[in-house]
Amino acid sequence: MARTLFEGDIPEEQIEVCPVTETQNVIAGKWKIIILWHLRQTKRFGELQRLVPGISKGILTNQLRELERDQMVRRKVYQEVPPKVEYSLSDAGKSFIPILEVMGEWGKKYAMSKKDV
Amino acid sequence: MARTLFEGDIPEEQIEVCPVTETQNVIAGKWKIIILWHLRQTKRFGELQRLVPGISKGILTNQLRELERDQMVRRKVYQEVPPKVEYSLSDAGKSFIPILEVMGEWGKKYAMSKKDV
DNA sequence: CAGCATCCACCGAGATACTG
DNA sequence: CAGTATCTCGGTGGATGCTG
Repeated sequence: MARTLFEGDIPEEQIEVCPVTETQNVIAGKWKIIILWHLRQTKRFGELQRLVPGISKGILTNQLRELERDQMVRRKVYQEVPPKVEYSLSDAGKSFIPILEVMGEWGKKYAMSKKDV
Repeated sequence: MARTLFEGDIPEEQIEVCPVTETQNVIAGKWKIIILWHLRQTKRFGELQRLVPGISKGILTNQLRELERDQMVRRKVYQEVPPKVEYSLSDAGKSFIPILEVMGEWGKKYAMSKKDV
């Protein structure tokens, strides 16, 4: 695949994925956005599962692992019994919050405009 | 800033989807973002297929239909032989461009920051 | 409590062939 | 030229059961 670029405005060398597409990829999972949103404040695994309605442990783990792999989320394990794990946003994750907000704003207007059509 | 849902403060009634998630849904298809990007200027079907490398006619049609259904894209058919169809952004589609740009900016920084890890 | 392993179901991308 | 109609295939999400 390659050449997922656009116009002529990107240096030949690093043609891999367009930055916009890459951004999209990072948040592409079904639950990632809502997870990131909740993680504006640090949360434990169980808290997250309660906050995200309808998600199973397996999937939550999965999505968190992917976010972790993409360095959006930090995972902190406390060596205790019973186990305790805290999730929080990394710097990259924090820097993404404004985008969530912009998307939210747009989504509201979008929903409104669709009503009166 | 406007509290985009979640927390516990959502009026029971209108619990549907968080606006951010809805935004995500609109652009969730594999090719939608790059298509929207190209449609900043009106394009014909064939042009789009050439601009988006590796997409098949069927998928392109599919993605365009979904964008059309979501009122992001307008489709204009010229009754001619041979057929001619033009695609362009709707108002909602145009209003989305800034988000693409923000996502692009973030994506660039993100890609950079991942390099030196 | 916070996972992991496994298996299943589904949807959407991809390919191909045909058409107005 | 710009589609439509099918079919296949793979990746994700989802449910369940076991574990340190």
